Amino acid sequence: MFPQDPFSGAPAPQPAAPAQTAPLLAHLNAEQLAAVTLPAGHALILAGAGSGKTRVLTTRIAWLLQNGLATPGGILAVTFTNKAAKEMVARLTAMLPVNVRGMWIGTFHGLCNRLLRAHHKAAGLPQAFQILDTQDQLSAIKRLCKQFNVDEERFPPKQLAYFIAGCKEEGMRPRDVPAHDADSRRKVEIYQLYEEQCQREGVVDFGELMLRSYELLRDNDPIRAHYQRRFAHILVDEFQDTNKLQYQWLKQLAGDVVDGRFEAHGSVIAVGDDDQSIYAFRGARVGNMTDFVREFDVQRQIKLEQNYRSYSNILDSANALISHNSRRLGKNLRTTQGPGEPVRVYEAASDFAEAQWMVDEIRQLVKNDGFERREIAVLYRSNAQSRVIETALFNAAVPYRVYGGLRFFERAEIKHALAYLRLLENPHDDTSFLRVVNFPPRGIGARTIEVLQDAAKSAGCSLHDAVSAVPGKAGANLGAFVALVQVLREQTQGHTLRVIIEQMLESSGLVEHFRTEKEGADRIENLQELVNAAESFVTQEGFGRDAVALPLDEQRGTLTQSPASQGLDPNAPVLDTPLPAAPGIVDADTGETLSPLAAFLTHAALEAGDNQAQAGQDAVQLMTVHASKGLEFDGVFIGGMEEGLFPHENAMSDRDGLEEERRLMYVAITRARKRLYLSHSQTRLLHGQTRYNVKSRFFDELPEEALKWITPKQQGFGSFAPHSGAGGAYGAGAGSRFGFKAETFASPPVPAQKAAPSHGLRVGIAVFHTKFGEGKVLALEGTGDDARAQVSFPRHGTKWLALSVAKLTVVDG
DNA sequence: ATCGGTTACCTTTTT
DNA sequence: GGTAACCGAT
Repeated sequence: MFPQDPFSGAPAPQPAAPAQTAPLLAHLNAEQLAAVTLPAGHALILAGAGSGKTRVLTTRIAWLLQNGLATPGGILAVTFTNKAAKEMVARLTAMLPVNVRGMWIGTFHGLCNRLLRAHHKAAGLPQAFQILDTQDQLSAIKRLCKQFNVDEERFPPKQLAYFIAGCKEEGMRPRDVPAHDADSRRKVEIYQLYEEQCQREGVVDFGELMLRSYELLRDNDPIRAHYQRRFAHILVDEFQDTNKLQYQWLKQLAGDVVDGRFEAHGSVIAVGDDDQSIYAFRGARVGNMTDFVREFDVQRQIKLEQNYRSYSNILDSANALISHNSRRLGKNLRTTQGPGEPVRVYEAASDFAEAQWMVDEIRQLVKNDGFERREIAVLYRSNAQSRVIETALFNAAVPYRVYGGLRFFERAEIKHALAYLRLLENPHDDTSFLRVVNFPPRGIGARTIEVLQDAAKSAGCSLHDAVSAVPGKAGANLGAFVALVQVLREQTQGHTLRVIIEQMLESSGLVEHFRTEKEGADRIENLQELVNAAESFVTQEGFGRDAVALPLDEQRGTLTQSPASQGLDPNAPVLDTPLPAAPGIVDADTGETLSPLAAFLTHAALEAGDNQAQAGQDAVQLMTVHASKGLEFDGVFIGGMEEGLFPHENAMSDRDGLEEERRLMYVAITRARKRLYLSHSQTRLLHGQTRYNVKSRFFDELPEEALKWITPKQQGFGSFAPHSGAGGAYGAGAGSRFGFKAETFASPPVPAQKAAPSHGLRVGIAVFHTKFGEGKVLALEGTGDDARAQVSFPRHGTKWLALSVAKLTVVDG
């Protein structure tokens, strides 16, 4: 498809790059330059830790755009984490005055969400489908098990959830799963029932998001053809972490199988590092890298081995460690920086002492060596390890921030609030219904629920619809609950997100309930933060950005011929309307968008709240090693370097498990720029029990000459004498919400937008829509391309429409 | 039948 | 330390 460059390794000679390109390409080394200026075609870039991978990716995009080799609409860049996606957008914006909105840059799940919203009909979903997180999925499965009398001893719901997620990651529907014995047949049966339940309730889990959009592309020729033509340039970050399904998904976007041979249309650039593959436990296949080279007939591979991050003592340690792994693609990082400080290793008597040592070192780094606190990270293998360190930091009054653990949108009270909101959108969401039908308590107990579930099952309807079938006082209580939601829905019709949430908090009785609870103050505070979260979602990046649609001529992206509509499938009206460039939450057919509420709920499910990233305070960063991937810090502490913890005992069932643990350690080490500290403890309090651990085998795999062992002081650590009684009596009780609590969503409310509306609509006037007919405007939000209107249609109900896509005309009257 | 207090189990990592 | 399942008191 693209002319092949006869030189395979050399950077493509560019026809007299424009002068303005120079600063873009300045300061790139030869390897990086070659990667950025690759000619069209597929390529694999092996990018070692700290080799400027993100820089190469973003510069590549900027370079393509600047030289007219691509339009924004023709670019698809996919990552694994929201953090990485945001980082890319931020860097691109800084590089180029380009409209980033035209590009599809996001996580796999985020982009799948877009696809499914835009083509929800073809995908067989309601537009406002809700997304189940892992918790929701588990409770849905538990409910199913009760419903169908599944023996939960023999089939633990957790295991079933794992099984179902695993099947989906492999791209398997129930009928595709091989089942030879009675047990696995039963599991497949449950999988099938689970799918039916989700479909009935209009919800999808994370795996379904991927699988459904893969099938959408696979089975719908016009849609696939459209996106294949549109995305001439596909860039994949962290390719080593893709699972089987994600790879197949990429193949659908990139090309077709012709005569048993895969032929790709566009240009796919995969960036990855096999040494940093740490997600095999959730289905990631490093083998995708070699498959990619074979199936895409990759002609160019570039290794980025120059490390710009760390001093050589740190880098040598990383290289030495990872060399103990077999089956590597082979790659060695080098640096031109000097050796730097040795890697310091500390052996503590207890986890308390270990934490105290960390605090002391951190204070010295800040005081004597001029380190910023935000440039210091404490990494650990599992979240449970964070508490001791938090306590030590807290007692020493060192500001810190914890990433991971309980995330904002996963807190119980927030999930309750979200459940009410979801019921406003979709009364048939049984998971949400059950979560709050008796919370706060309103006289609806287990017995009543049982009757209701039986009624719903025999009528084949949702719990909501079965309420009227329950007789007596119990039925009346249920009716009151349904009425409450119904009234709330009517009351909030046409109101802003903020008002909707505040109303909900009041009339649901949630706030009232927590007011009377002892520990309720924190929860109420969190609920208040939910309002802030919604506020910043509406005004900042969130809803506005995703909902935007570009002007028509830009929408076509790189399409040179008319879109796939002609002559392919007369029954596919989907593509008659040109697709918006970023139909995040816009129906490709009607221009209908999600309500701000539904969009916010999607946001809550897809981004469990790591939004707290750029809060101002200079604080030490605490996180798991997994969470640290892609980040870097001047100083890094890795604690709990003990057998059973790191490497973790649960991961050691096979050889692959140990190698993954080693890669995890490799990732941890390579986070550090200047200083690296390792520590282990002889004893550790875990689940209230003292465990005696030996130091990690990884110490034996590090180069002795790069290490410096520190002997503990003989002094006791008075303030850290273990308390008597069960482990963590030191929390400050009621006030234990630490003073340095992340100001997650405490951003000041942004003043309401005052820009003059350009669409000429007003609340109350009548409008005409080509598909829905005449309707009345209930509410307006946003300006310019973001403008959207809530319109009530007599036939089709109340809908939110993106004004830049939906064809609305004002009806005289 | 429901509520509120108790216990048991958790915990490897995450979109 | 936190949550869900369990159990006795109302």
